[in-house]
Amino acid sequence: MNTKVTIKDVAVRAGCSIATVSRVLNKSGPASAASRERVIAAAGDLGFQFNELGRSLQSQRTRTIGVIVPTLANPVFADAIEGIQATADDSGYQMLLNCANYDPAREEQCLSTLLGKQVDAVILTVSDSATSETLASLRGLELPYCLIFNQNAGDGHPEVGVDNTAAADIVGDVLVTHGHRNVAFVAVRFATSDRSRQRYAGLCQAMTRAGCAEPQLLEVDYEPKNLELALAGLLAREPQTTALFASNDMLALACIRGLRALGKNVPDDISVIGFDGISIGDLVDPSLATIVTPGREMGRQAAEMMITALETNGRAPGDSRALSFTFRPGGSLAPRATGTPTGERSLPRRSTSQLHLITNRRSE
Amino acid sequence: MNTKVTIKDVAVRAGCSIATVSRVLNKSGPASAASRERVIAAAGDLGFQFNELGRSLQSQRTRTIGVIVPTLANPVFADAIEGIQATADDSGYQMLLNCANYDPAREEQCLSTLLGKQVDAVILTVSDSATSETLASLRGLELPYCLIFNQNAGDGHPEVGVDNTAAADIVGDVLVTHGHRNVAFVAVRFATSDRSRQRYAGLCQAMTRAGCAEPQLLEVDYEPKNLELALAGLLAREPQTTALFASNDMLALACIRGLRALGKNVPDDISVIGFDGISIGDLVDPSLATIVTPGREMGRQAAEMMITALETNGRAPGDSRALSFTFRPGGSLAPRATGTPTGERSLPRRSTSQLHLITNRRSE
DNA sequence: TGGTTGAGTGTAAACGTTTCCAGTATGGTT
DNA sequence: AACCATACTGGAAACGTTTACACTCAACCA
Repeated sequence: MNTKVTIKDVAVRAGCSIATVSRVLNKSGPASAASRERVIAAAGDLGFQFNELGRSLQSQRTRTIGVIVPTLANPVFADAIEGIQATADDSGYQMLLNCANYDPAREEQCLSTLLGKQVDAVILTVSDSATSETLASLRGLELPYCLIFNQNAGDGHPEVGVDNTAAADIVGDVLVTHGHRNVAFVAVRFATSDRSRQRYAGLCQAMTRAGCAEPQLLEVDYEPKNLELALAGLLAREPQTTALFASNDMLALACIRGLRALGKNVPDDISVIGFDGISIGDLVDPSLATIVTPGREMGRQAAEMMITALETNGRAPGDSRALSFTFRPGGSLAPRATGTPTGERSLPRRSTSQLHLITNRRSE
Repeated sequence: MNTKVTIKDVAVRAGCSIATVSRVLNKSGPASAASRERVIAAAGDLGFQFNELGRSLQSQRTRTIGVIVPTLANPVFADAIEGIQATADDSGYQMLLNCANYDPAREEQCLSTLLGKQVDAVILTVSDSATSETLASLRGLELPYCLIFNQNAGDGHPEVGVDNTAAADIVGDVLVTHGHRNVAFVAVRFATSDRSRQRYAGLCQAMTRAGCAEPQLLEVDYEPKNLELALAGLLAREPQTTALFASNDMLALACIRGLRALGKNVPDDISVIGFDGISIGDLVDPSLATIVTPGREMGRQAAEMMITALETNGRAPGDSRALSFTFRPGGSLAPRATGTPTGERSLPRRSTSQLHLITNRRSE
């Protein structure tokens, strides 16, 4: 129905030139009341809709923001995407989405496709911001762009994120406060995620500051059997371990399940803390102690930043924004069970959830 | 760097016409070895990349698939999106994503934007397929489109999905087999989700067939306090209720949490079954008994269907595909606790997870 | 040798817009 | 009566491509 009807068809039906149609429909120039009326009627009758390809080609802007994220499987990215989508939408922008699957080569390829489609701006999360070719080429373009989730990417890239190191440092403090002195950091894709590494660094910093042993590093994958084996190995090698810090919430939940399969109780035998603050963490039992990061808000702010850069045409100065995060206590964290032998249940530890929130200062 | 360099710039540098450049770079026509070489060198030096706007305008195809889903917050949609993305990507297609937030008006608006951008096909999930204006207008277009998640949308719309009614019927059977005769269906957005209604219908069908009471219908929202109140109300009104069937997994998890807050134990006091089969359901304790639907696969197949329709140019006959689903047992479902008073723990019910899988026949 | 082939090439039209520019009225001044 | 704004309008160029068509030139064949 509305397909194939162009401005030319409207012009014919309205008995005027395409220039007039354009002026009327865009309110971009003078038109007599009579033509205005005829044009609007004709457009209505025909179900005319602008072909944005022609418009974009001419105007040199597509009102489209390209987005590259590692995956949608982790709800934290889905949150951010929704934030971008909603904000973009409010300003009449569209979103072109690509998942790069934690693969730098795919990241580059995604960027290239997005550029081919002439997106007006790019919002992205890369595996490793320090070595990212994608990021490097983005810097050379005149195109507004912005990292999300990555932080302290270096080179002054515009970014909207939380300070992973500081957040993990707080996790370390919390663990120490709860009496944990032998902890392990569990990560997927440690080698290819700068965020993972920053979190490990923050944890190490806090633990060594407190005079504890350097946390163990355990790299795993999501495959339940493998994860279970890895955890069993860790507990055999380092039996004094009383707490796990997982590089993200999904992994934390998987660890809790794996520990359960090994006959370990969380938090009585071992505590677990996650990172991200996905909403599901609050639904499960034990609820997940974690760092809550504002995923949706990050998307929102990144999109906002891109759009203002585009609308004001003022080159967005790399005005990165560090968003605040929160430590959310949860049933998966308990004080170190001093002397309670594995297998015996200690008293209910619900008291843990009364722990006061620890929030970093809002940088702004 | 690569920005602003057009085929014309390449032509100048290679000392030939743009037609030759196009022919060389697209391998779409003859060219002497010498020009071929010069063109490729020039393109490389300049970092040339095709402007897809010009290409699409001329070729009348954008290699872009528009997608409309209600939300990304439910992982089942995120799965499908990933499936679409991956498949599209393999064939050189892009994805333009919109979230309509369960709002039919937004659905229409999203479609209109997608059409403006000249997408080659549309994949979508609508709130209510029977009354959807969006779907109606799509039918009138010559554009390939396909529903996902919606099934039996009527009017012979192409669709890739599972039979919600049949799946819910199986849930009913399972509940009956476990001795539950008084169950309730808990839904969000019952009025605006045909899938919710189909699931309720399937449950009713199985329960009444077994001579049980018509299941209670409880419409709720995700707000924890509200949900808790609604559940408390239900249990007060219908104290004989021994099982809940939630319209989706996220809601099922929220219900379990709400019940816990009310001092009820799942599954000892009351059983809970979900729908979707999101992976998190398998991580939590108790694990979630649910219908597993192949979200990613639905996305994959829908994308595949669209792409073949486009490539073969053969109008895709409304060849809908009904995908198979599985009932996954889980710790959230136990036989009706006959006589066990609330509060006292009955024996561990781990045996439940030994229940054999119930699968529907794979259609196709 | 004249004709036919065929490979290689460039010109120009087309895709759907926006917008500059130059027209044509119309009306209001001098 | 001649003038000049002013309001409206249409032609045409431009955005970056693809591709039909026409052209040139060499090689081949009768």
